[in-house]
Formats: sequence, structure tokens, C-alpha cells
Amino acid sequence: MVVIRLPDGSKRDFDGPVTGLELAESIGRRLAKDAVAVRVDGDLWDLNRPIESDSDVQIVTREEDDGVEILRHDAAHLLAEAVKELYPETQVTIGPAIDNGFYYDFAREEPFRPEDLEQIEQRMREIVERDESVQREVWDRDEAVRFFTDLGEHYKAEIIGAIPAGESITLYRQGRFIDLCRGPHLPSTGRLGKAFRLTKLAGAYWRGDSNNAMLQRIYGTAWPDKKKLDKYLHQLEEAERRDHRRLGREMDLFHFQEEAPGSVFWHPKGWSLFQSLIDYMRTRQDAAGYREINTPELMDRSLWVKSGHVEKFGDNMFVTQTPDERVFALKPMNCPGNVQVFKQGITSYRELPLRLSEFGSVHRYEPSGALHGLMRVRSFTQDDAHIFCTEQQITEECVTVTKLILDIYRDFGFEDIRIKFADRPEKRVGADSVWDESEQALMTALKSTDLPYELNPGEGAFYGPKLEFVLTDAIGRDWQCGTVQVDLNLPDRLGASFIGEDGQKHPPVMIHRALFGSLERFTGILLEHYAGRLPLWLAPTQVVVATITSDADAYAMEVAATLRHHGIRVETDLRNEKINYKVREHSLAKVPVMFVAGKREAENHSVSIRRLGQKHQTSAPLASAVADVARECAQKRVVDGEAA
RNA sequence: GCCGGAAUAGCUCAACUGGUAGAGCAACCGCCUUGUAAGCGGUAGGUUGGGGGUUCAAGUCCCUCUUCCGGCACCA
Repeated sequence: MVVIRLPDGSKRDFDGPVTGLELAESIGRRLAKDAVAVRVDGDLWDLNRPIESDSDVQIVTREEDDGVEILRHDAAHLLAEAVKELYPETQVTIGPAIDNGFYYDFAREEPFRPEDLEQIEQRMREIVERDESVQREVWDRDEAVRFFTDLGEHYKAEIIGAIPAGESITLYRQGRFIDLCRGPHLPSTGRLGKAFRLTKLAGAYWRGDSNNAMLQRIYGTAWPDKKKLDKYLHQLEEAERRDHRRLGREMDLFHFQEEAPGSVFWHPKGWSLFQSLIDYMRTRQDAAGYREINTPELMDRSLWVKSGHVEKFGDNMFVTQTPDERVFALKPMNCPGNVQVFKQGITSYRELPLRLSEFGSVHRYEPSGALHGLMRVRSFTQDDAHIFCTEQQITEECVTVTKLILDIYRDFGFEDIRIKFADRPEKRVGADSVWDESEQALMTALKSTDLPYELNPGEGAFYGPKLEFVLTDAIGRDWQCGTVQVDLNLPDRLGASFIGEDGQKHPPVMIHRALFGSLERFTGILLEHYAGRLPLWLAPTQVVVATITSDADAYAMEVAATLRHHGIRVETDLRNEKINYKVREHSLAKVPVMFVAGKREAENHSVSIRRLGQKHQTSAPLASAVADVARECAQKRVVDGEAA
């Protein structure tokens, strides 16, 4: 007899072994229909695998996270089966479930064409209709290797060959297709349903290593039902509408052109936004005890050799040779320049911590395939700063910076921030003992904030460990922006020192930190986060004063002058157009506030106020309307409901 | 950098198998003085990304370069 205990504590007795599907059927027809797997004593099992001893069992349905993942994994197998049927010469490799879907990597001489996806997807639907049973088989490792080698599936054989000898492995068979897999899988292909779609083709390196062969990856998305699939497809459209490259063009903020790949041409409105961010950050940093500097963009290559940048990132630096045959490098980072400022004169321990900030323009020769709008460029501006301090001051400085970062992100409406701790990478400078010290110091600081964090092993900078601040935008995407890095290497390499209490020279600790990271990128993130509807204080044009008839022109100019006098960025629209037309145009341009002035308003010295996104307008005396807008602009943070 | 795709008017997109480059919106010029998301009419706008080739003839076919798009790799 087999006793099954269910999550609610109830027990069910069976005469002999029972499968998850049978168990589900014994509970309810609906449950049996939605079941995709069972969790047996915590492990996920196939529905048709017999449970032979007393167990705690939970039915996993297609609606829950684990269930959806199984569906997606099944979709990947289905994709592989369809491809093998249509293109038998193709070798299969791996095909996991991923966020929102799945992919499968294939090795094939001839590339798949975009048109092929349609045919493959059609075949997948046919296999669903065939409702092939899916069988789990346990094989001996060596037999499996031989089996796949004989089939010509060399990648599969390689994967299995990497499994420790003697270990048994599981294969899944559906129709004529058989694949190595840990499982679990649905009992038959029909159970997957048809809420899936192949989405894109891509190249991908075998085992994620660019030294290996490039495989062909097919991506798809899969969901428990059509409704969820449609919702996802709709989300994709939404994301496309928010694309900062599109908004940049529509809002006339910036452009790119062939002569300057990866470098931005900022238009007046985009530059206004960019400068608003700098103004804001400058104000916050000044208040936090930073002193702003500026250092050269071109410096002799030898400095970069000394700092270690040439050795580690020389291939990614822009280098230029002058007529006098000196070689200069465009700075890829601000730190060496900042150290030069620190080195001027003799610094006493009494002057530490010394916080030097720089809105530094840096250039990095990014791989061509990495370029992406404002998000990944070859020249950008950092809100950089370097805090020179003693070892005793590390913790306090790191904690202060962390709080500043979180506080500033909140002003932009980012509440959901993750912190990652990245320790020493393989490619690094400095002795391990120095790394031990700096990692420990940064970790102490992190722990003293009591904030949750995760580890990101091996991802530190080449000169020190770092904290990475990851924010989540309005449509759930993650962006790494801020960083705090503890560096016990560079100051020493570049010959920086201060005089300690003991009258001796000591190398200072340098804390590198950036909050926005790249101003360009942060601008892009904000545009997408707000879908172009920037909060009032950041909007390039904050108010448009639009007239109804030309009778109100003089008054409208007076209104605009008053706004301008209050430091508000204002434009007038006196064109000979209907108010409907003007409202539509400025709404599409995402101007946050319109003051409409007609005869009535001119007579009683008021304005009709229309806020972007609101259906109805209000009316107010000019003085109070201006005061309200001025007050809101001065707040410099997102007010409720603005971050949509 | 690698794999695949794309590049036609400012934007979005047409132009069947090679045969006179076209539309909507935007722009500009008129008319209309207008009350909260598109009034009406007209005009102009192009070396079809660059270079080379095939052909009587190339936006269309071939080669090459550039850039962009989607991934992969990279991201100090």
C-alpha cells in the first residue's frame, strides 16, 4: 500500500504504485487537466512516473511558476522535435526554459531563415495535435554517449560525456525524437496547448564561449493559455512604444549618425534634460561634501600603462598619435586623472576624506555589436567621484554613499533597488592580501546598512571589489546604474600618498562611486521608465502657453514671460490653428502642462490649465497657476502618480 | 567581434517575376480667428546608405564597405 500525503495534510491510500496523474484524477477532473508535474518529497517528477512508496506529494499545475517553467521546457523539446523532422541533418544541443519563454540551440550548416520559423511553428502545432506520449527512460551514461554519437549528435554526446562516469542519466522520448533531459516533462505533447510562438532567430556560441562554434538559436515564448500569451505580446508592443530611441526621435531629443557610431548628437531639448540631471546631481553632491573638478580627456599613454588600464583594457581604448609622435589615450575612466589632482601638494590625514567629483566625459571602444542607442555608447559622461580616505574611514564613507544612492533613486521614482556585492575578478591588479582587505572593508560597510544584498562572484573591477545598484523600471526591467568600489591598488600604483598622524606617508584608500553611472544611459532609462512623460522638473519644455485666437497673443506672451521669470522652461504656441490641434500636438510631444489662453482668460487674467494625461482642465488665476507650477518644479522629485 | 536581418522623402511604409520611384503624416504657402487630442486647399521634397560589377536597362541581381536592428560574446 502507498500512502500519499497532500499539502493540506489529508492522506490518500492506494493499493499499489500510483502516478501523479492518477492521483490528480482521484482528486478532481479540473486538477488533472491542469496538472503538469508532481512534486514528490520536494522533487519534481513526471506525471506518469509511478510513486512507489509513501510520500508527500503536491500536484504542480500549469498556472504556477514551476509549472510554467515545465511548459516552456516542453515547448523547447517540441521545437527541437519539429526542427529534426523538417531538417534531419541538424544537430540539437541545449534548449532551456527562460523568462517568458524558451530557446533551443541548433548546429546546422545552412542558416535558418526568418521564413523558416513559420514552418517550424506550424510543425510544432501539428506535434501538439498528434499528442505523442512522452516517455522517461533511464540510460547508462556510456551507452547514451554511444547512442548519440551513432546518431551523429556530437554535441549531445559531448554533454553526456561530461557527466561523471557510471552515473545514470535520463532521456525523454517523444515520437521519433529522443533527448537528454533531467525533466520533468508533460506526459504527452498535447498537454502543452498552443499558447506559444516562435519569436526570433539568433546566433549563440556553444557553451557561451566566443572561442567556440556559433550555433543557431531559435527563441520562443510559451504560456499556460492564450490570454497570457496575448498579454505578453501586448507587453512587447508596449516596450517598443517606450523605446528610448524612438522617443528620442519623436521628442526631438537626440540623434545618431554613421560618422559617429556610439556617440550622441544631443538636440536642445535632450541637452536640457541631460543638464537638468547634472544640475540635480551637482546640487546633491555639493550638499554631501563633494568638490567638483575636471580632468583632461587626453593624457599620455604612459599614465594608462602605470594605472594598469592598458594591460587590462588596452584593446578597448581610443588612442591617438600627435604630429610630435606622442601617443595619447582618450580617457576611458576618470580615476587616474582624479588621482593626479589628489597628488598636487601634500595632503594631511586631517583633510581626509577628500571627495572629488567629476562629470567626466569618457570614451571606450565598445565592440560594434554592443552598441545600443543611449544604453551602450562609446562616449559618455559619468557622474563620477573618488573619495580619498583612510582605511578607518572606508565603512562610514561607503555607508553614506549607499544611502545617498538610494535616496536619489527614490527622487526618480525607483523604489525597488537590489544591491549586489561583486568580488575579485580573474583579471586584476594587486596582491591577494590587499583584495582580502578591501573586500572585507566593503562587506563590513554593506552589512552595517542592514540592506538585503546578493553576491556576484568574480564581477568586481580589476582594481577592487564593488557594490552594484540595480534598479527596476516601470515595466520590470533591471538596470545596473550605481556602483561603489573600494580600491587599495590604484592610488599606490599612481604614487599617491598622504601624511598620517604618525608623520609618515601612506597610500590613501580610493572609493570610486557613480550613481547614474552613465548620464546618457540614465537618460535612456528615464525615458523608457516614464514612457517619455518626464516629470515636470525634468521636462525640456515644462509649459506651453497656447492661444485660442490671436486676440489673446499679447496676453499669452505676458503669461510666458511670467513663467520664464520664475525659471520655468516655457514655449508659446500662437499659431493660427484650432485649440484641438494644438492640444493634440503638445500632448503627443509629451509637454506636461499647457496653459490655454483665450479671450476670457485675457480679460480676467487667468489661465485654463491642462495637465498631460488628464482629460479635464482646470482654471486658475495666473499668479496662483504660476506659483503652483514653480513650486512643483522646485521639488525636483517624482510626485505621486507621475511614474506611470 | 560573431550569427542572422535590414537600409527607398524628415517619419511610417509602397513599387508583381529587372522596364518612367509613389502614398499618408510632417514641412512650406494660402484660406479659415478657431474653447481643449487631427479644419480646408495647394506646393515642394529622392544620386533608393557608399563604392564596384552583371545587363540594352538595376531600388530590384552579384561583390564589397558602412551603419542600424535582434541575439551571442563583451561591458574597467
